[in-house]
Formats: sequence, structure tokens, C-alpha cells
Amino acid sequence: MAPIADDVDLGQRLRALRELHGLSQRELAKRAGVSNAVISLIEQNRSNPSVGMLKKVLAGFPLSLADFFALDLAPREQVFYRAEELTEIAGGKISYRQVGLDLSGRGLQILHERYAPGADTGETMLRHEAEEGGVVISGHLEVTVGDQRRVLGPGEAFYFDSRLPHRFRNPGEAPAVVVTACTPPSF
Amino acid sequence: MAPIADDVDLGQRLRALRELHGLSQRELAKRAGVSNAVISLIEQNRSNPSVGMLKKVLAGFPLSLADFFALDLAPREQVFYRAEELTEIAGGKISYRQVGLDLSGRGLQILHERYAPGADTGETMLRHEAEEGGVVISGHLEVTVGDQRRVLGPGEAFYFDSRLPHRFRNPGEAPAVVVTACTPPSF
DNA sequence: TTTGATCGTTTAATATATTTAACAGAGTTA
DNA sequence: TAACTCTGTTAAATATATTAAACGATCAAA
Repeated sequence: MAPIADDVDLGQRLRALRELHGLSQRELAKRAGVSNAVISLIEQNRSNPSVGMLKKVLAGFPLSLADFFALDLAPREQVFYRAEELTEIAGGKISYRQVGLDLSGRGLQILHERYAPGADTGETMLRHEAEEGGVVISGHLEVTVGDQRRVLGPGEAFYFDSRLPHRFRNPGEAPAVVVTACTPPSF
Repeated sequence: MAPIADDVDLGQRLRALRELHGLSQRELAKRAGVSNAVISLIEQNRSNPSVGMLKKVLAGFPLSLADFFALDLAPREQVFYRAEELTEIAGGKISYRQVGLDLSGRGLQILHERYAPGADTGETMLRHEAEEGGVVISGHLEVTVGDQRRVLGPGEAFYFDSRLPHRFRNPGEAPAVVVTACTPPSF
């Protein structure tokens, strides 16, 4: 598995990072405790910095060597979502409104869920290697995990291994609202 | 939050790796197209190799710089949490209430956050290999990611790569409440 | 013992990274 | 205009990484 990082040139990487932080070469140099020239030369790829030097420079952010080389200067994705932009993936008595449309490549699935009174997921199957949790915002939600069961109210929360059989139900008269997260995305 | 990788000394790392591959210094040097002395000196930490040199050396395995620095030389019961059981990990103008106390071994960190009017995280640094997102429950939250900024209201959401510099601020008069998730846990 | 082939380490020569200090351009203030 | 302050870049001096070649130790086979 040959990561992309191998072909990346240091200069471009460092410059992009520095500008992202809104720092001048001199400012970064001062934070890092190195001369400003070294920043300039590295960014132009006119110098092949030692690992120790690069580490010192990155400390100005701060950023570890590991993270630096792992960084992919990715094309920008959508960061903000209006309420209407959350994608509804269920509908009906249970509403799953997902943050983001395409989860491929993501490590996290976040849902804004709404259970109508009496709504029930039914006994759901074991799922992948995954973990999930959530916080109840309003209303009441009955959560069953394995042989444990509990009704949670506003401010209460849960967390479990998704491989355990689990089930959600709204036992109350009012809608139940929950924000949940799951890693990795499992729908 | 200095990642562990920063403190690891190159020499030990390289030597361990070389021996793991069953290569002699000379053998590795030949594969990498460098002199054998450089391997010896690096392993003794008597030389601070340039990034380019290290890359050449690692090519003898082969192994990428990213993987080299990312190398890590290194059961949960409670499911339900009452609101008071969420562990407060910050306090003050910004309240982070975490689902679960000990996150070791977990893949997911879920927080119930509350920002007092005017509360601000300040410019936070790049973080580990991580992703995070959240949904605003009430109030307004200004989210800055890289050079993008936006004020989000109830029902709105965000999602981004945590390695980008980011910042949260409550620009309003009322408290802002958010539920966020992060994978893997980064505090 | 010898010879040969490894091993890791070291030394001196050389290439190059890094610093110090200057340069040139743009924006501001007077 | 001048004088100041910020950019990023560059030249020469110096520190250091890297090489080529030698050194000493170990093991195996004659």
C-alpha cells in the first residue's frame, strides 16, 4: 500500500499548510525557533530539510510528523449543512436525517433522528464491526441493547457496540428527538 | 497534544524496522541505494537525516514516510447514561459533556456541548487523523474550518476533517447547544 | 592457525543544509 | 516625496549530513 504521500513535494505541502494557518514565513519561523530562510527554501524545494528541522518547523503549528505526511490536501468538501440539506434516509414514523449525502470515505455517520409517538425500529439485526451512541434531545426513547433496556429522557445518552442486537422505540406521547453517531457508517 | 510519534527517536524506529525485515545495514543500504554508513549513523542517532534521505532509505523496505511516522510501536459495559453521568471534560464558558468516562478502546467520542454567549474555542490546532461533525440543537454557533466560516442555527449541521484548523464560537445572546461526534476520540 | 565473508562502526573528505544578514517589492503613514 | 513595516527571496559563512574507504569483531570452512 503505497500512500500518495510519497510523491508529494514538501514545499507545496508546507506552504499550503502555512497559508491555511494564516502565518507568514517569518511568523512561523519565530514560533518554530528557526530562521525564516529555511521556510522559504523548503517551500521552494531548494532545500532538503533534515527530519529534525522539519519537526521543529511543524512544531510551530503545531503538527506531528506523522500527521504531516498523512495529510492529503484534499479537495474541499461540503462542511456546512442547512437543516433542509440533511438527507432524509428513512421517512415515515421514524425520520433519519443524515449529515452529508455521500458517506463513502467518511469515518463517521451523524444522524438527527425523530421518532413519532409509538415508533419502533423493531428488532434490528447484528451489524458490522461498528460502535454507536447518541444523546436524547427531547421526548423519551426506549433503548434496548442485548438484554438491557431503558427509557432515556432529554440529556440522557447511550453508547454500545453495534454488533449487539438493539432496538429503539418511542414509548411516549410526544415525538422523541435524538442525535446519534456511528462509526464506521453502517447504512 | 503532541502525538506520540514525535518523541520516538528515528534510530530506534529504523533499527527495529530493519531487524523486523531481517535485513543487515548493508543489505538495506544496497536496496535503498545509499551508503551503509548512513544507516549505522541514523540508527545511533548520530545523524539527523534529511527527509529525502530517509525517504530513500525507507524505499528499501519499501515503506512510505507517512507509514513510517504513523507506525505504532504500541470491553466496555455501561450502555446507558443519565444526564448527570455525562462526564464534564471542560467546564466554564464551554461545557463538554462526554458520553462515557474512559474512551480507551473506543472508536467514537460523543459530546453534548453547551457554549455560553460569546464563548470561543480560540483557534484550535490541527488534530490527529480524525473526522468530526455535529448538529446544532439550539442557539447559534459560528463554525470556522480552514478559510470557511458560517453561523449555524438549530437543525443545521457540519462535518469536516479534524486535521483542518477549526474553531467554534457562540456569536449570539443565548446559549448554544450542540451534539458532536468525533472518530477516533481525540481528547 | 589461515582465508574469506559477513557484521556494525568509525574517520576524513565532500556535499549540502542552515544561519545570518542583506536585498527588493508592496502597503502605510506622515 | 520619504520613512517605516511588512512580505518573500537570496548570498556568503558556517554547521552538519553523507560518502567512500578503512577498521575491528564474529563466524564458517579449509
